[in-house]
Amino acid sequence: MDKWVLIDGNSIIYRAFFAMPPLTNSAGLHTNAVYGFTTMLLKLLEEEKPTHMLVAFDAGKVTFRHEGYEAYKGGREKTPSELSEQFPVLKELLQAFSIPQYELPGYEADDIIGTLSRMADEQGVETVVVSGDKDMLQLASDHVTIALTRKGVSEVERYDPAEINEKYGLTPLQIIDLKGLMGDTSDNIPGIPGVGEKTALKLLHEYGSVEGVLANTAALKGKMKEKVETHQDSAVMSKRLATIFREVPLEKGAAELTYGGYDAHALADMFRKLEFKSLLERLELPEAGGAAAGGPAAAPTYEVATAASLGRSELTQLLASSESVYIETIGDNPHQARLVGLAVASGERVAVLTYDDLMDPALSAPVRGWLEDGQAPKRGYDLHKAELALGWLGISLRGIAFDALLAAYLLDPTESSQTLAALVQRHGLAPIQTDDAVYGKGARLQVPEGAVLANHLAAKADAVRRLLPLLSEALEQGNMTKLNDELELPLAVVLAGMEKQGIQVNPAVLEDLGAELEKGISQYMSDIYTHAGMEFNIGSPKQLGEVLFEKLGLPVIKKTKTGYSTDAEVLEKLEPYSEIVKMILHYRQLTKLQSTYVEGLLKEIRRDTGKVHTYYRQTIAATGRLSSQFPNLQNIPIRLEEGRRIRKAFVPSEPGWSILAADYSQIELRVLAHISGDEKMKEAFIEDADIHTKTAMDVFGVTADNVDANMRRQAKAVNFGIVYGISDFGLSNNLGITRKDAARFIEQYFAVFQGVRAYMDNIVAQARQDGYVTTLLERRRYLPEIKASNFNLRSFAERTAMNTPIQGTAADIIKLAMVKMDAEIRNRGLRSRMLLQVHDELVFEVPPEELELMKTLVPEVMESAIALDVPLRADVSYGDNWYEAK
DNA sequence: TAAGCATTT
DNA sequence: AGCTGAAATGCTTAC
Repeated sequence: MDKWVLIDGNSIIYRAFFAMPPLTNSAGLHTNAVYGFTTMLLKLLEEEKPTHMLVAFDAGKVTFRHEGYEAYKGGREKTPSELSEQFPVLKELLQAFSIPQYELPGYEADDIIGTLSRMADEQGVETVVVSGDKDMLQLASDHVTIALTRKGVSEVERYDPAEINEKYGLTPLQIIDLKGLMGDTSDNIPGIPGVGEKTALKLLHEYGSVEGVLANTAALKGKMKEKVETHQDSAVMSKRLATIFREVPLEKGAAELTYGGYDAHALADMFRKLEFKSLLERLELPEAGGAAAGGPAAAPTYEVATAASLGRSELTQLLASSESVYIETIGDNPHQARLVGLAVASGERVAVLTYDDLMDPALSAPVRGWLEDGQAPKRGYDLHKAELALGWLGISLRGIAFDALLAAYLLDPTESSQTLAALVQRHGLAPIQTDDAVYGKGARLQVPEGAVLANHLAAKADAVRRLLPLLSEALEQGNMTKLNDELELPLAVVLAGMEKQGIQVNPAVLEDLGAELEKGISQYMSDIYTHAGMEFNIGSPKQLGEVLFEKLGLPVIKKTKTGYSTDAEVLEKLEPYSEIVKMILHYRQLTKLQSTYVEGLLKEIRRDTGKVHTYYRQTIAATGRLSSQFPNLQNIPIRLEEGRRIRKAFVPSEPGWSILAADYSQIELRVLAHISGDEKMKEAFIEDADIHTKTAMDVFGVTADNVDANMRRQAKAVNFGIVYGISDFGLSNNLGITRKDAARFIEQYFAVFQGVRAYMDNIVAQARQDGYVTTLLERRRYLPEIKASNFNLRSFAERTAMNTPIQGTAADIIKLAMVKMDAEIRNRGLRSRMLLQVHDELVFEVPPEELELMKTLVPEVMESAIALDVPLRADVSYGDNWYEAK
């Protein structure tokens, strides 16, 4: 059976260019678009196994569409040179792939593809059209599916006529009418001004086509009628422009599209020239061939020795000269993880010890001694987790000197996979097996024994060893060596200490609260059933939606992808319509407390310690914040009194001690004042004024006495919005005012805080130029989508550019404070313990004789963690439990 | 496993 | 015309 794959070359290379971060080879040639294109091709070849292929390109500037409409594709920004220089490279690459390419003067790529897909239709050949352009949907048929690129380039979404109907309620041919009505700014196709996708769809569902709409203008009303009538001609012309021409006089027939696979050597040469190292490894070269400069990474060679096979003195020697260690645990929660074994690499030799070996004193004595020796440096992967797993077995891990996971996180905190196998691939090293492949997952998880396990652990220790110089060099290149060595690495050790310590939880408090909640929940449940006139599962958004919007007929405010939205925002708007709404909100509140905080927390209390031991993850949040799991102690309720009572269960672990909490006051706005240098905002903090009141005074132009609660509330919302990368839409939503008023409000704000405006403009420009933003301590976040043509993607990246330096610098600062506070406690020989971090707050347990000291020491350390142009302020409080420390 | 909802800073 | 405030985790339901 034949299978054709037709690729819209121009569309895909554009998509690839904007989707990929900037990339050049050492000759300075930009390669990102070609790279993206290549990954897409490889994936397509593998998935589709085409018998025929073609990449079509636009030829020249003028096409038949310009006849009669010269402005077609006018007003486009010139193709950036970084992209245009990649066109010839792409064509060369396609040759190396042996994929036919074609262009024809006077026609665009989509006309060529349209013509071929018509031929495919006539011959009944299964065909896939690959493009980033929605217009192509008009070509879909029983035989032809359209694969549109999504996010990035290598991911595509496939459409056949049924799926187009499902998504738009249109036939493929009606896609042309859709564009005729709504136009397309990128091609300068006007459509009917004021008619967007929503309106166009409505009209088409009603009248079927552009002609149908025009024949029925009489049935339209008001503004819409006016618009349609005045722009009739435009709609007709737009439809003509949007129609793909399917009768191009091609000089190529199907026979010339035959695809017989590529010559791996030719392709490898091309990849070497472009320096696509990871792709080079994916190529299966028939024989290794010239391992010339830049050739594929050779399989590493190392010797694997077991503890038993090595003599004690040999093992001791290997440890002394060790370059890397890999400590394997299985399980997500490191406090309960199973230690599988470890491997230590020195040069080409790797020693492996399984769990059983480690538990055998005769075999493991040298290794235990080495692990606990603070003078013996450990360079490994996720040593924070290893330290915890070992800790629960009574083995301490000291001398942590480098962590590949932490380094990888700093190099790109948004990377979705930071597994060792992924890192190895990312850095162009010979691949190692994934954990899933070796251990299986879920129900099929099974740790192998003997040589299979030993080889896997050895491969990982060797992989870490090979990664180390690459990661160190990359950190150096990114100015992050200091951040790594002096902040993140020491912090990992501090965190492990806090986690091992844990925080005491009084189960009786939770159980009492749980019993009380139970009563409330059953009461609300029966009231809700009565009101609804039926019993149903209130916890099911689907069933709840049916009851509220179908049975009770409440107005639908918002829809989700799958049905009616019933979130709190929606329910609050529905309150006036039925008493049931308030009950549901209460019910939700109580069940949340019950399941997540009462039952959830009780389950996490360890029998042996009576404590919960959270796990702070240092490599998750894109901004540099920590995250907390098992349980998450960074979202314990505080806003509402009912929930806040959960905090009464968090108590000191020793009688007579206190819980002491200190939190930074307005740290993010202080950071903003510093990095923007805004004089007005700096002044407010230097005077230690109430920032929201001060903002209200300046924005509304009134004196302090005349700032009422509402003005302050609005100012507060704007301050929050500023930190998050404000938009008038977001603010209007938040304050319940019109978008216009919100926009005016923001305008006034920026008129006062001109330095803030300048910062926001500059940081976005900088992100666009560099491709990334940084925090005060040089933490980095890449924002490739800042150049996206998709408005939503781009806007999101812009807000991220504004927010990340602020949120990330605040994260840097509290991390600094934690490392310093830990040192203070140790150096002063204090018994007080640091237990928790909640983004801008640190929580300690403190013996009575240290209370007075800690009340001043903690805020002092926090406030002096770093010197900014504005003072930092930390407020401290304490009590018999976390609730009282307010 | 994903979606929807709720919780925090 | 777009339809959007930043960063997280956990529970329940539905597929």
